Amino acid sequence: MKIEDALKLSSNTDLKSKTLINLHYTSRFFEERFASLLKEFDLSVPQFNVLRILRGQKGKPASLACIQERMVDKNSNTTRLVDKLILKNLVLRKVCPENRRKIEITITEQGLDLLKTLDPVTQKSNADHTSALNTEELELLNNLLDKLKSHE
Amino acid sequence: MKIEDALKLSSNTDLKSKTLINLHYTSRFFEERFASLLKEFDLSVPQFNVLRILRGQKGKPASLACIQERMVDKNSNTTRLVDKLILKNLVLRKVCPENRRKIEITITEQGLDLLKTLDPVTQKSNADHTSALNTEELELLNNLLDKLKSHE
DNA sequence: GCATTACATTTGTACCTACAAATATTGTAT
DNA sequence: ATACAATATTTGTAGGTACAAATGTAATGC
Repeated sequence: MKIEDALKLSSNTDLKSKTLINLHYTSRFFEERFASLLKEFDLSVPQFNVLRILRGQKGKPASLACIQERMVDKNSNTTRLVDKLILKNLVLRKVCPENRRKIEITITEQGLDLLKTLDPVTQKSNADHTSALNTEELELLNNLLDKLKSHE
Repeated sequence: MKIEDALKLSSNTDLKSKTLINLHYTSRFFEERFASLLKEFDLSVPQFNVLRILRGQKGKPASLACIQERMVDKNSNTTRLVDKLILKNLVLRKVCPENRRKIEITITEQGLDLLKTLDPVTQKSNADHTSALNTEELELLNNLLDKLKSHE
C-alpha cells in the first residue's frame, strides 16, 4: 500500500517529505510487530538489543557507554534498561575494579539461553517481514538507506 | 556510513535482519533531528502530526479516531496529545452534538499560525535530510518501502 | 597536595507508547 | 422497554525516550 493512501497524505506533499514520512511509518510498522513477538518472552526491543550486544562481547564485559554506542536507539537510558534485565537474571553488573567509574555488564547463562531460544524465532520473523523483497532489492534498500544517512 | 560499521554488527548478521535494523536505525536518525527542530517551537513530533492532520481537514472537525487513523505513530494516545495541544491553545475540543460519544477537534487560528511559521522550516529540514538522494533514488526508496510493507 | 577538569553513570522530570480496563453513549433485537 | 452489543473516548499502569542536573571517581596542572 502506498504511503499516501495509508495516511491519506495531501496530494501536494512533496517527494522529500513523503519519503521521510514513509521511512518513519514503515519502520514503526515492523518495530511494532517485532515488539509484540518479543513480548511473549517478556522482553522489550531495547532490552533484546542489550542482550544481543552483550552476547557479541563473547564473555568480555561491556560498560554502559559501550552498550549505548551500539544500540539502535542511542537515547535509551541504558542504566534503567540494565536494571530491568538484572531483575530478570539475564545480566550481571559489577563495578570495574580498575576504574570504579565504569560498570562491567555481562550476560548470564539464563540470558544466553533466552537468546538461543529467540534466535530461530527472530530469524523467522525477519525473513517473514522482508519476504516481499528479493536479495537484490534488499541490497538496494540497504544502500539507499546508507546513502541517505550520509547527508551533510 | 554502512549500518554494520555504525553499530558494529556481527559479520554473520543476515541480509534480512540487517535491512530491518538499518530501517529502524535510519528512521530514528532522522526522527531525532526532526524532533529537536520542533522542540524549538515547543512541539513534539506526534503533536505536530496532529496539527497537520487537523489543518488538512480544512475547517471540518476531526474525531479522535479519525486523527488516530492518520497518525504515523498509530499507537499514540490521542486523548492525551490533544490535551497538551489544548493547554497551548493550538486546538479546540467539543462534544459532537449529533453523537455525544464523539469529540470534535479543530485547529485554532494560533495553531494555523504556528504551522505557517513551521512550513518553510520543516520543508527546508526535509530537503536537507534527503539531499544525499536524487529524485530517482527517492522514488525508488519509496517504492521499496511500499513493497516491503506489502508482505503477507 | 589541592583545585580543576574530564569521565562514567545515576537520578529526576516531562513526555510518549502500548495495552487493558473502565466509562459513557448509541444502536439493535426481542 | 430492556438487555445486550457496538462505538468512542478516557483512564491507569508499566515501560521507553529525551535531556539536564547530580554524583562519584580519576586524571591533570600548578
